[in-house]
Amino acid sequence: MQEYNVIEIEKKWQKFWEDKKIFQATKDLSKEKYYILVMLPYPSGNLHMGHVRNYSIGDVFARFHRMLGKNVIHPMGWDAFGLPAENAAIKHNIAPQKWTKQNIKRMQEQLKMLGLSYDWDREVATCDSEYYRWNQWIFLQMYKKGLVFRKKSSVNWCPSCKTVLANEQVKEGKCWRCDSNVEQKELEQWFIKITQYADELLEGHKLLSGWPEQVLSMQKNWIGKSHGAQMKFDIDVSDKKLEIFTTRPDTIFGVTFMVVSPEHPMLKEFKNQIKNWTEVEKYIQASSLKSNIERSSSKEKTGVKLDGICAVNPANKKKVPIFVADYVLMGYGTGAIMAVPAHDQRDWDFAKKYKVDITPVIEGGDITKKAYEGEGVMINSQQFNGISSQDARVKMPLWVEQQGWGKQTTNYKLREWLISRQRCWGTPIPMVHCDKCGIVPVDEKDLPVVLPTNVKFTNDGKSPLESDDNFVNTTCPKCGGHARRETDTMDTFVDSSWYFLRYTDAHNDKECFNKEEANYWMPVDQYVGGIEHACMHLIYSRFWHKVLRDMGLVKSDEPFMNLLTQGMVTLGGSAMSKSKGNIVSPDEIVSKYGADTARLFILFAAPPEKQLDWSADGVEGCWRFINRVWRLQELIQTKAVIVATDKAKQDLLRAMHICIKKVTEDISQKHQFNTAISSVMELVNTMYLYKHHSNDDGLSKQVYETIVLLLSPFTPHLCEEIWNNLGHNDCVSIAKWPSYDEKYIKQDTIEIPIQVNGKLKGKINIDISLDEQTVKNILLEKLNIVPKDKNIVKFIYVKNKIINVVVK
RNA sequence: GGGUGGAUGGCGGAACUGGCAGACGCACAGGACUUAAAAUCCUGAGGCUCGCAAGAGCCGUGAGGGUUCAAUUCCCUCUCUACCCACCA
Repeated sequence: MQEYNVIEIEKKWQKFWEDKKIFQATKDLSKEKYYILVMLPYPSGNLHMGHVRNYSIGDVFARFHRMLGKNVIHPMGWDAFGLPAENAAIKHNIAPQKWTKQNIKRMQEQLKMLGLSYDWDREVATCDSEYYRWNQWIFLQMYKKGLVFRKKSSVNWCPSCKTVLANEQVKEGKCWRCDSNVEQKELEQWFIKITQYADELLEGHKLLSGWPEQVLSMQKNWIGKSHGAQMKFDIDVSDKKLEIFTTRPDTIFGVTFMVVSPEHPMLKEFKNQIKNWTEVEKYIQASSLKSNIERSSSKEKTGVKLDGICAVNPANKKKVPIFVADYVLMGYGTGAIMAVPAHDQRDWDFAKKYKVDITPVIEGGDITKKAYEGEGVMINSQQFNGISSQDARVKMPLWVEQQGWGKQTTNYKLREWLISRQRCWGTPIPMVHCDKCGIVPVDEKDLPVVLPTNVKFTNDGKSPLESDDNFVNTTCPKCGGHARRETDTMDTFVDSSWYFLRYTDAHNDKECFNKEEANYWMPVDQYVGGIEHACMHLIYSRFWHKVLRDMGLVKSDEPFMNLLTQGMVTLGGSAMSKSKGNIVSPDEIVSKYGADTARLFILFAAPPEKQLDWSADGVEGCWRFINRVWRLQELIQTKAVIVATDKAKQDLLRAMHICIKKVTEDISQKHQFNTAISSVMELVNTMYLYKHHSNDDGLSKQVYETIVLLLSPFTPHLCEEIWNNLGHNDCVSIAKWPSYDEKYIKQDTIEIPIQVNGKLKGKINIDISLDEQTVKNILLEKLNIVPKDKNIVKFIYVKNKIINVVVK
């Protein structure tokens, strides 16, 4: 028989699928819909193994559910805005748009080589004005709803290039291009009020039972809801108060000092009262030069005591010193804390270093060694002495509130979403700055605000958008006078926050998507992507979806019902990367073994959510398996020598039904493709051992067809070819998934292991039809136990069946 | 520092709800085919001890303890490791 000509055959079926539009999805209310979504790639120009893994997993879901008869939507697109295009533009003097488009073209070819069952008609590129105009439109709706605001926020600034740098352009505190020291600069920027949805984002987790625990807890941590109190402390030299946030208002009597962050506005306000201002200013200066990472990575706490100014603890009227220290962050709470060194380790460390008193208010632990963060009886707390700390946690905040010193509050770690980027390759923010009217939104009918495609990059580092007069100069929508366009563009996380909705109606030029289409396909049934998006993308898009829901555009509360986070692909245990030079290129593997082998290996070598180490030998093994399946065609046609016995036929049929059951459950419930594949391998092995049998009424052909069907989500090209060779006119990609029947799986005899004190001593085969007493007697007889010893024998039942005999 | 996972042969990894540990694949060894090799097909295999042999015995899922007739699985303590967040008041 003919060798398996992988290159030719794979090309042939890819063309067939494309020509016949096999994977095109159209709304069809008569069918159950299934939305499988994979995270859209950034078009870097080269597909890597991580992509191949992500999309192979997605394709298994797509093909499997399609064969179950569902109406499957499996779209693909491009997260096409972003920094690398700008970098390429500077480095190679090529327009970002051109660079991006050619990368998309190249990666499209690579994806098509893999035989992934996408509906390419729904392809979306976020850098298309037909896409990003709806970013702008949704932004304007949010603006109308008061979800958008402006605030000063700091950016990395290179004083010599006169440009804003992204975090990744800052190398060890220096500009990546000119090596000058990077400074922090305050700019007015655009924010979206994501914290308005913080509670709902937490609550929504209840609907996400199909998400990994790990991701939910990471998000929970990221949103970081904590209960506590906001309290105002008097300042001795002024009427002004210092407001702090604490999660432990119950420890208020233990406050021995206060700490404010270096950015806290009170410092400048009290400049004249602070006697050691020079020293304080120096400290503020020093910490502004530190990057956030630097600031947070040093274990050693530093700070400066403010001379000539004290805070007053409202509870006991004691004066306590105030420090400025960079372990307190301006971005969290109020940027100031009450320090209780006896019961907080960080405060304790600081108090020891700067020799501040440590007053315990909860009994227990040894506070000379470290802070006591446990529970106990209250002490040094006036009227609260003697009650338990748990009790105090309820009573004292109420008391604080009654006294008017503060109020109970909820605080989140989640920051408002800063969407301004001082970059030229992103969605223009549709706002204008009018000399007369101030900030005015662009009229909806004037959307999209189109990004100029012929921007010039100059060496002075100025944003190419800012220096494009045609873009910047415009008229005010309100007064018609001269106005300047906003030159900030949107964070690319905006683009990826709703692309899955655009897929449902990708070419709509009247609205962002048609409501009916979106509501038919949404929510996404299965989302597949990397764990690195657990917090950013997966929170932003949940938030965005909820906003659109509140605008009446979608019905579902949550966009993604099930989430699978795939593990990394490594080589020799470390991540593949250009700098390490340990990249295995998908192109190479595909041209040597074909897409099916690459896919099979990636799905077989490890469960999807675990790390996968690339192995050339493992790939070779998968290639061998594919050929082994191919050669079965010959085996089932060969004139056999032995007439199949009933027993042999029955065993084979049973093996087939077991395999169908296992593969079906592994794909649909456990998402464990490695074991699904290994059970097909077992069935193939069984077929090889069965090969000499004949006259089996077409059983071997039936089993072979089943193998081909079961394997088709993993190795679709191979399966199409064999399916065709076996005389089918339809295509296997839309053939019916095989079903199994328990009656063939049941066995006539059951093997009962015998244990003595929990250790295996032997096994006995017993006819399943025998009644319980007979089974017991047989077991006793085999064990050589006379009836009077019966009390030392115990029968263990599982589901009313004896599965084990225990002899003491 | 916090959070969340993980640790099973030479390797990747199986094992339902506690019920025969090591499926499947790789690497390895032997056999068949071949002048020979490759490919292919078949067979073997956790470790140790005993036995010419069929086989028998003991040990074994990171370490130590516990619950149980029975623990990779449940509980406690510890070690190592990966990922995410990192001074979150």
